[in-house]
Amino acid sequence: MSHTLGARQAQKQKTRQAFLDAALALLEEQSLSSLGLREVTRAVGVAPTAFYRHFRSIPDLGVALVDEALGSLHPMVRETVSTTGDSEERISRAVELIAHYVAAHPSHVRFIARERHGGVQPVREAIGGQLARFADEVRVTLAQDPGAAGWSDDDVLMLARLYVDQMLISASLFLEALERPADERDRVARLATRQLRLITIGRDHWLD
Amino acid sequence: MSHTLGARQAQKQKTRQAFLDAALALLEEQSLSSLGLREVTRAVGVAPTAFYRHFRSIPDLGVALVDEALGSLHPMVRETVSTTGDSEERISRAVELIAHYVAAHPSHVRFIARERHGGVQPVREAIGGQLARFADEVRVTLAQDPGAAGWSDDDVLMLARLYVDQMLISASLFLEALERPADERDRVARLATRQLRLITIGRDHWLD
DNA sequence: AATTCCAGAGAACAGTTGTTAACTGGATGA
DNA sequence: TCATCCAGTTAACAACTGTTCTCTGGAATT
Repeated sequence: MSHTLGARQAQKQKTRQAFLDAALALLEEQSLSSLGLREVTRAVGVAPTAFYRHFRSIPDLGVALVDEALGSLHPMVRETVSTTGDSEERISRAVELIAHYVAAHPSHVRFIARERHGGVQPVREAIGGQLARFADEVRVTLAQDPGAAGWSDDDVLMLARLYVDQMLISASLFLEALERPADERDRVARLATRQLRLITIGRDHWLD
Repeated sequence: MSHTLGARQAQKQKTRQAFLDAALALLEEQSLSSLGLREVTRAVGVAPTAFYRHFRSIPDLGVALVDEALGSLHPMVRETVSTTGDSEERISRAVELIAHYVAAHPSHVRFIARERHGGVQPVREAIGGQLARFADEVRVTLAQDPGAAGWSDDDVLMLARLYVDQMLISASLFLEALERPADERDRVARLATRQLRLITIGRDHWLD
């Protein structure tokens, strides 16, 4: 088992994290395809060549950022969508999860929204892969719900994708509302709630 | 009235269009915030300084591209969403509109998807403004529909935004499917159709 | 026919970029 | 204790960037 790392490895991970943090901060106001290697090392306070000790390239760093941003979110999503509670309760759980995550990690959310369709292929693919995982996790959870009786597998996945996409749209709206008066955030929360509610109503009558 | 332009103005507009075309082609594989002025002029085949005769800056060119990509789409959307035909008919009209537009102007669609959350503020704002216009146009059309009786204005706008966002998601999926076997495009079309159908079912039972 | 206008060219500027190679010095393991 | 390792440094490279000022030659105006 991996016990406590030597002082050597510990320092390396610390520097690596500094790279990720600095890059994320710089990406608040530009996109990954314009982020320079020297720009990042300058922000960290190390020599340009130190970069290569941690990442092969800027796209490589971007992929690491995708994991940092979305990797820890899977258990939270599974728990939030789980079948405990009625649908209205699950909707408000979901909206609150998004609101809190955006408030706690705004620059990660911005990064994902920006690079999902951004100019760097490996990063687009990493994000696409993570979102597909989310959709599949939601699909599995939905399939366990008694309301999914009589649904085709394909339709359950269709619904799961709809939910996931809706989450992302709401996250992006919360992000825009972050640097604005608090009542703006409430409006976004109410909008997101009603949209999820409408989708859920459509789900309830899908088999009519 | 603006009659036929002199040979002078005509040539200028031609060069301007060459800038827009070249930029759009370059933006297939990078994002606007990394697009260089010299890169564009090199692709057009003119001196770097010629750029300033047409645009103040690269973001300025980006805003022009937003208008080119979305400006002509408003009448089409209005016609497609209009209240003629039953809802199933309107859904297939909408899906076909998107499929055709993506097939006819793939790089414009890619540009919008990429820069909607991209690193260049004026361009983000221009896209946001156009999307808000679409949502409002859909809202007005929906409000005319008898099915909207008893709906609050806010809820109609909520639904309109849901439709517009859904259009964009579908457009992005069509784009990914473009360079793939034809049956992939059919799958996207069927997915988009079913998602719109589910939303419409939710709409029909909203007031229950 | 003479004058004004202006899209585009040309040259030069100080800064920036990614990548290479060879190095230093403290932690690591024998 | 001594040899090895390796995160980070230093120096140098050719190539590129946006922006300035000055100039040119054909179209537009008088």
